[in-house]
Amino acid sequence: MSEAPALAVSTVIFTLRPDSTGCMKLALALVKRIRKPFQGQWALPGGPLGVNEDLSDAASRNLFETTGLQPRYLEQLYAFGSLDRSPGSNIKDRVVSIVYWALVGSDEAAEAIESENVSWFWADELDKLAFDHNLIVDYALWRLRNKLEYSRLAHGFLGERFTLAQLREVYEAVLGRELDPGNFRRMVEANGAVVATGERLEGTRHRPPQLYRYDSSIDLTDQGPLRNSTNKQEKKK
Amino acid sequence: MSEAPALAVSTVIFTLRPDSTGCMKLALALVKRIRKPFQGQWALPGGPLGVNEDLSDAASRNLFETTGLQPRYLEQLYAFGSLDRSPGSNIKDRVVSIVYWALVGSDEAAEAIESENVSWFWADELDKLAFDHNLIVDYALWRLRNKLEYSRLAHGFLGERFTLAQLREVYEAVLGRELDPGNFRRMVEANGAVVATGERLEGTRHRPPQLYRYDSSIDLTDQGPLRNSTNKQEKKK
DNA sequence: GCAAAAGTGTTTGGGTTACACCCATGC
DNA sequence: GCATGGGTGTAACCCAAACACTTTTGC
Repeated sequence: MSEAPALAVSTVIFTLRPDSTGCMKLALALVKRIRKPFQGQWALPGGPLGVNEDLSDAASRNLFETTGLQPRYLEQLYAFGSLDRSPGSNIKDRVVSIVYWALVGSDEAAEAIESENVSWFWADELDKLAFDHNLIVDYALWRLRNKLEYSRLAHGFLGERFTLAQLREVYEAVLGRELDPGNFRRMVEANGAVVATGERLEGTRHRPPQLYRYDSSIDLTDQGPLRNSTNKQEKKK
Repeated sequence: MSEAPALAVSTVIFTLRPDSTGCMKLALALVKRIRKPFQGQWALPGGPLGVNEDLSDAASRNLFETTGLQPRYLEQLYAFGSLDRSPGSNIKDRVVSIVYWALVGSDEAAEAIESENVSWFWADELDKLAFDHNLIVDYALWRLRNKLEYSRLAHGFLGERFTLAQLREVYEAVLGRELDPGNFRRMVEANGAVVATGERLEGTRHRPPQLYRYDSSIDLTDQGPLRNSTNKQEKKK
């Protein structure tokens, strides 16, 4: 009997970080490979699936092991399993990767583990990564940008309370273009997922903006019939 | 070292079939289980992944082994791997299933294999299936309905040439509601994926409708950066 | 007062929905 | 002619983009 391909779980970890000018930009966490195929190159964090472990738990776990953080949002991206994922490797070393993508709060990301072998990279200026990981990141980016427009994903980057300007900044960073503040406000108010707290953010050098929070009774995104069954996306700490 | 969970590939195979009144309805192919867990119950066709086989090839293969047909459209749905997929089974028998969904032409489906152990079922009146397969089918249905609206998926059910009424019938069967013929025509013409052949379908007992075909230069659906890389969805026979 | 961002109002145009109506064919 | 679906026209409506304008704070 021929041996089955090995199974691994990897995670694309997104966050927002301020660049040198203080402007928020989309970043993702990568680890440097210390072993043979693609040694020394950067790759997505990942590893084997535990025998007693759900797929999403494995993704969560390797997110934690890499950054020391918990995901604010976690969703399965795709299973990659083509034969040429690791050119030059023996067919016996074939790996099928089930990839998740995750959002991490930009406040928390600032305190994340960083080292010689774990680092954040700007999403729009990646070099060549190990394996087919460039393709995977491209796909994750595409999904993130698509979903942002018809869901409440932006919450994954923000704290409990935020101003509409901060929320807009998230949208602008992810979509890569500027948005009209007035229309953005109406768009957000119309969808109803955000509610005013009545509080204001003081200390700016202009009119103090109102603080909002998300309506927690609404899911971050519509996963259809999948919600609480196979993937538990809301993990209580 | 603990043993890794096994990997399987399954496929949700959709087609359209006329019901007793001649009206097209959405159907899917199931197989009867002949082995121990859930023996005698209906389940999605599937099986282990070959060592030298791409994921989509495995899905294609088990579609062919089940029905004798080739898919008109094939897309990865989701990887299901939660621990409680097979209640009562030993943890050592744990299986992670990478599920694909496929469309099969309704003309071809009429000639598909049917037997004691392989049969078509109406998508909207399924009994309890084996494992978590009801959830999987629900999710596949949700994806199909969602994608139909912003892509050219309906082509997967039709032959090379078709009338707009036939195309509309596909939409109505999948979406489960009636559509205005006039607006449907404009919607289809506006998106530009369909072109008139100039031919007409004669023999109806009313004004002969024009035959259309799809513009083959446009993909059936937008898969983002994934198109021709990990999943080869267009298989040459 | 001035700068800067918060927040509101208004116009416009594109696209969808509903529905009326004419057209071409078989019987 | 008449029934039937093919195919066209059109008015109403909704929604999103563009942009002008008012408000409220710090300095």
